[in-house]
Amino acid sequence: MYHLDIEDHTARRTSADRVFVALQDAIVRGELPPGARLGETELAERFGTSRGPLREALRRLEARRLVERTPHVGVRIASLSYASLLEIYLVREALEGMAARLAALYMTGEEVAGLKALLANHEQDEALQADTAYFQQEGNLDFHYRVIHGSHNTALTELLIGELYHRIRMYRYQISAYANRPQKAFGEHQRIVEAIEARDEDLAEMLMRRHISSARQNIEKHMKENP
Amino acid sequence: MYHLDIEDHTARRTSADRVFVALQDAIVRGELPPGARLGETELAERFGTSRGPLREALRRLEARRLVERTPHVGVRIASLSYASLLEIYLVREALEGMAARLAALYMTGEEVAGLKALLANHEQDEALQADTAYFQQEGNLDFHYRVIHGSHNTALTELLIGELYHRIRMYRYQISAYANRPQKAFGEHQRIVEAIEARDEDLAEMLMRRHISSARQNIEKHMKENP
DNA sequence: GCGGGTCTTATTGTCGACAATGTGGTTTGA
DNA sequence: TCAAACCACATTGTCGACAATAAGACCCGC
Repeated sequence: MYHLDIEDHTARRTSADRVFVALQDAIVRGELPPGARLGETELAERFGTSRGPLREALRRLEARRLVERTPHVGVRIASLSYASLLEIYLVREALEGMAARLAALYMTGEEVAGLKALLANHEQDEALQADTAYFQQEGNLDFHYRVIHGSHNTALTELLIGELYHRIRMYRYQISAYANRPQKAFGEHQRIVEAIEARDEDLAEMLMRRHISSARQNIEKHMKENP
Repeated sequence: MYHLDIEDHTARRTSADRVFVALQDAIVRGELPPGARLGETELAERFGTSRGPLREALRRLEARRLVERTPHVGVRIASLSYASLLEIYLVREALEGMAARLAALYMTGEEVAGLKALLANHEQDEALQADTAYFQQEGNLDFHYRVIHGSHNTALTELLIGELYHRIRMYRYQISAYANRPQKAFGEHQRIVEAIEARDEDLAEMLMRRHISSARQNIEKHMKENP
């Protein structure tokens, strides 16, 4: 699995940093469900630290909008509404379209090879496994992360991975944007890679925008069926 | 002046929140120059609080990438390299182009009227004042903020205003992206508003992208002249 | 029985002190 | 004279206790 975060895991981490990473992971993995209240004392005990570092970690999660805080009351896991999710997908369409364009322009041959290898791997898995939901979802993330990194634009990468994707991942089990169309999404991935390999930046951007737009429409359909 | 921040100033603010806003303002206004070291004890005394709330504020600033922290050493005001600034402008081009498109689609008549009034105001000021640098820059921000809000997309607004603009504003006095072309930029603003008023979303996006692209190229030119 | 008000209590906000770590200067040896 | 090791200092990281605030329970009056 490609590295799923941009945090620096090598440096001597402080207690607040450990708690931040652990809490973010717990939230994104769904272990702590949206709307759940987070007591400071309870969390401090759970992570084996005091309330000081814990509060610093909560402030950072608040800045990433993974938790919502009301003064003198406490923090809750942020709950993403359908409307907010669709907004994020619109932004994703613009940003990842740009990322695909830049990837077609600046990705190294090595990176392209890795991307192709990833898709080949997915093809194998898909042929083997009937229940592809989870792996497909993780593999889907891996694909997108590689394209984003391939843009070689740090600001863009930090915005997409550091801001938007954490929020989206919170809901991957609920929404499962690709659940209804795994093989379709896989085909789209292949065409995007072909465009990147051909250094066709216009096509790469267009295909990526369509790809994400399809996922968004899938969510909208899902939204109409389930209130 | 249109509100320049998305923070909630009405709620009963806690000490850490006050420090966060004050520090962010001091950084963005250039009072604390990039690269300057921030001693916790000194800052705590300056803002009349203890180190606890101050550290929470620093964590939030760290998440916004306004300060850089190295464990057991301290925090410094983030220094934006020219390369990073150009990256941000590329992202701005994509995001604000999208914002202009959405503004053309969803801005209310009232908002459009406010935007036109703002431009009329700028025209007056520009005719009166020879030294338009500061006001033009502030007015320029006001214009862009209005268009962004006009998109009625919260995720997009928070990304642009909450993440990118603070970093850009840190450097407005140094780079003065519009210094060499105030009247040109003003004309571009007018055409963008015209496109929005005509509900021509394609044109609005294109003009906004060109507008920001021009600013970026101006910075690049400035970069080549000044090492 | 129900609405309003009060009080208790649990939780958050804040503070000062102590421990741990990095930095810079000093000293000592080659 | 220079380099490396050592040491003292300042600064950050962490902790526990106290104060302030809001939520909920309880009581009283209607």
